[in-house]
Amino acid sequence: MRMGESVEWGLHCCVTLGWLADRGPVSIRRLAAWFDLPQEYLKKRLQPLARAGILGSSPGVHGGWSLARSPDEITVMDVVTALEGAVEPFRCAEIRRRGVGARGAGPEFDRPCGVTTVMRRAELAWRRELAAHTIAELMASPESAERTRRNYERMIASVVE
Amino acid sequence: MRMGESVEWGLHCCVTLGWLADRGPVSIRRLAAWFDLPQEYLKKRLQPLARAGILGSSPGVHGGWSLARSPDEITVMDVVTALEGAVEPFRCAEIRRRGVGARGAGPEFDRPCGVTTVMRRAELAWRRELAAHTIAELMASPESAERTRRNYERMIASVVE
DNA sequence: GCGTGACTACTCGGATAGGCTGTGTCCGAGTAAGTGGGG
DNA sequence: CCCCACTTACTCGGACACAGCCTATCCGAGTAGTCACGC
Repeated sequence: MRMGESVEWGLHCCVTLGWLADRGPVSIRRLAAWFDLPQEYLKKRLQPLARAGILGSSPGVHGGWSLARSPDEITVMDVVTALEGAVEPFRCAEIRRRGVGARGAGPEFDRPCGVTTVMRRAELAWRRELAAHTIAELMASPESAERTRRNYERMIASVVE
Repeated sequence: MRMGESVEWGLHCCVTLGWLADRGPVSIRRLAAWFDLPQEYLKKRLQPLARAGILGSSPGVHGGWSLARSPDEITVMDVVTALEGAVEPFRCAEIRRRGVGARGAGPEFDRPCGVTTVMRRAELAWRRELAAHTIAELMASPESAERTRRNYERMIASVVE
């Protein structure tokens, strides 16, 4: 059980775009070079973030990607949900209702089974933790922000890449 | 992101085997019929539980599966870990160290990045919740236990199946 | 009565196959800014 | 001087290929009870 690698991509892209917000939109080409990621696939994975209203993209010659709302209004949960869909680590197939064991079922089948309940609670704890942290918090490293801006200038300056 | 279906199987099997503990071991054939599951595959998925010391299996004509320790000493986390391996929903690929963005990296790369930290905390909350509940708790439904024992008797009595 | 061997009903572990999902690539279409030529 | 067409650098969305994991099945080997046979 593991979530896709693109969740890490999405979060780091959000943080970086937050740091570079005043530089205008960042093209997918530069973003891919920034993290050394496959450009075409990264583009594909950012699109759901745009649909979710987290990132915005503008076409045209000076177009690119940027945050669509304030970093403190984007939770980590938002990004995960946008990228992984309606996350449900444990999906109950209700096997208790099947086979011989289900015969003579009482009203207990109207309530969710204990297994499901425990899994749901764990899932909720996980979700709550993710919803408690925002992109703004992840941006809170002055050195990293500074270095990012410096590197970005250098990247733009160099004709190659 | 989703965990395998066999986690549900494993947990329900543990609970049922707990209820039927005084009936001796239950053969994989009966267990599969109980939940209407594919017998061969269920067998394969129970084996890791045996290796983890959660279930025990005895060969021979009256052999079968049973709990290897007391139900209140088996946490839901134990079962999940045994079936899914060392669970790590979020695996950090350290993309921040790659590409142009990593140039001029300071000592901040010695510490795990913010993204990883948040994901780890969420993961921990999830794990803690799973570790807080045992098979014994899941067994705590007298009606279900009673119905299970009745159905099991009937199942043994009927020659077919 | 008792030992021995065959039979039966189980488990264990490896080999193999199909399907789904995440990863990755490619291509045509659309859009906005810059550029250059003609009125 | 201004308008329009062209080029350029982007994004959008769909189609497609590949790999890894989960699900599922099959088979040979091992083990423990049971049973019958012969001494």
